[in-house]
Amino acid sequence: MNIKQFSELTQVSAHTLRYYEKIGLLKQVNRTANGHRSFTAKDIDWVGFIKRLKEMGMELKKIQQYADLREQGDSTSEQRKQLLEEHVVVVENRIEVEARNLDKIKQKIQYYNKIIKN
Amino acid sequence: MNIKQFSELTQVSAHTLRYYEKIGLLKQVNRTANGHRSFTAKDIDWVGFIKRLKEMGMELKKIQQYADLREQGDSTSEQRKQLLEEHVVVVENRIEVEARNLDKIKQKIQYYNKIIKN
DNA sequence: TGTTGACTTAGAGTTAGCTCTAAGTATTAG
DNA sequence: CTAATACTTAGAGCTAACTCTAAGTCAACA
Repeated sequence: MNIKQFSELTQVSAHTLRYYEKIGLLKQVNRTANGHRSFTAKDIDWVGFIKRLKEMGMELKKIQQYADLREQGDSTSEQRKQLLEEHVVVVENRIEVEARNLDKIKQKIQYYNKIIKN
Repeated sequence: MNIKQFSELTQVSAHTLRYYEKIGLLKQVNRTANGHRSFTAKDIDWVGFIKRLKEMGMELKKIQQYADLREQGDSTSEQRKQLLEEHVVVVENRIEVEARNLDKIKQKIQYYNKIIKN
């Protein structure tokens, strides 16, 4: 499958796919005789996986670490789990901050309700 | 008060203060005879206000809109309130996304717990 | 007098994650 | 045969919100 088809299938632009390869997120992508990238079913899974981690708000650098661990095989399961557990803390902290922000804005809105009434 | 003192007081770097002035967040900053900025007590309140909005996760562009409205006086209270209410929606959506992310990661951790045990 | 230090400006650099451009090659359709 | 299209690469550009640099002015101190 060429980059255009793969791009449509994964909903990731060809530009971004090349970028992911450049920064080492996509490794050992097959090439045809003329040097064009040739993607496989495995690559679909892999990009799907990257997308899921991204959706979780994980940075590409962290995803790369994860990718490296995964490449090393089953022996790194524990490390990958730890990486995810670190990310839980990140997301939990973010939620806390957002909740506080929400409170603050609502207080400010209350203030406006008061001064607008009077 | 010169920029250094003001910077220390507000905990905003001199660089950033100049930047805020450039993008129109800080308006009509007084100058001394030699062209140096001279900040007042009002400016302290104003920067405090900007910081609070920033802490709420509001973008500088939105804060600028808010600033413009505030400059126009009390007649814009309703519009400012609306601006904040829009931001409530933004923050609520963010919290929802983060909560879903948290769920997803925890599921993935559960998966690792299973495969590591066996 | 000279040097230290604070200030000024315009504009470049940084980070993340793309997004796009330019210049070139190769394949395919009419 | 030629025009359109898809691909390749290196590298520039984008956005947000700074952050820093260079080059210069000016006042105070030893």
